[in-house]
Amino acid sequence: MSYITDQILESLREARARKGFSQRELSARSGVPQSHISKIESGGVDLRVSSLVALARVLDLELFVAPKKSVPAINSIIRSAKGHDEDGEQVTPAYSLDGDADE
Amino acid sequence: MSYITDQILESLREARARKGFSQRELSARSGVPQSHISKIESGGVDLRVSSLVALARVLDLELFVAPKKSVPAINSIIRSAKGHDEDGEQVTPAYSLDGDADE
DNA sequence: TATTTTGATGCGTTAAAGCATATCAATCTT
DNA sequence: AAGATTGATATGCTTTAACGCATCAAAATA
Repeated sequence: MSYITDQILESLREARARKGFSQRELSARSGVPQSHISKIESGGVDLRVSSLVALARVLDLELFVAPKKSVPAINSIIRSAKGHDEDGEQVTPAYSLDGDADE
Repeated sequence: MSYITDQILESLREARARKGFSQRELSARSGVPQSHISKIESGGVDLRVSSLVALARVLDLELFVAPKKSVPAINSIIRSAKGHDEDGEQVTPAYSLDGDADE
């Protein structure tokens, strides 16, 4: 099935959707090829950490490790952060951007 | 230099040290070859998520993706969890175990 | 010293990364 | 309506680097 954690995969998919990015746009911003993003979101890829970090960064997410015992507390924080639609999620529309990738 | 996040790399090194595992022992428990662990901790490897998850699991760590804005709160949780030396970190000694890896 | 245990290195294999292209669904255009 | 065009995701293929094996040298132990 999927090599990647469900929590992570879900977060990636959901964050991209919330930002209204297409795979191509996320690709342009992160430097990760669109073809990869497709494979990654399909779940059948054991991606490398650098790819994950690159995607996360663009999606305003951060990757980290935490002690198992503090997982519940962390989850509740994440959950509550989700509810608060604090500031706009929708970023600058789409426009034609291309080519460039790396930060 | 290192592809992996400093936070993650540090956590891995520190967790292994705290448990008193050698690279070989961590290898036996996680299924990740010792040679990899060496390369990973040296920091010059862009490892795959599955490897990271396997290592984290054995070290009682969990891999996460969280919204950037909730990072400070999460860090404070992790910090406080560290202080509480709740139960023993030092696990069952060493012994010779091998083979097994995946969950 | 010999032995054991540690972390590092070399190298072949395999799958991710990256490129181009295909497919598919809407929306214009004639 | 058919055909073209645009924007989305998926698929094939080549290249590259992680993986995993064996092996190594150094440090600790007896």
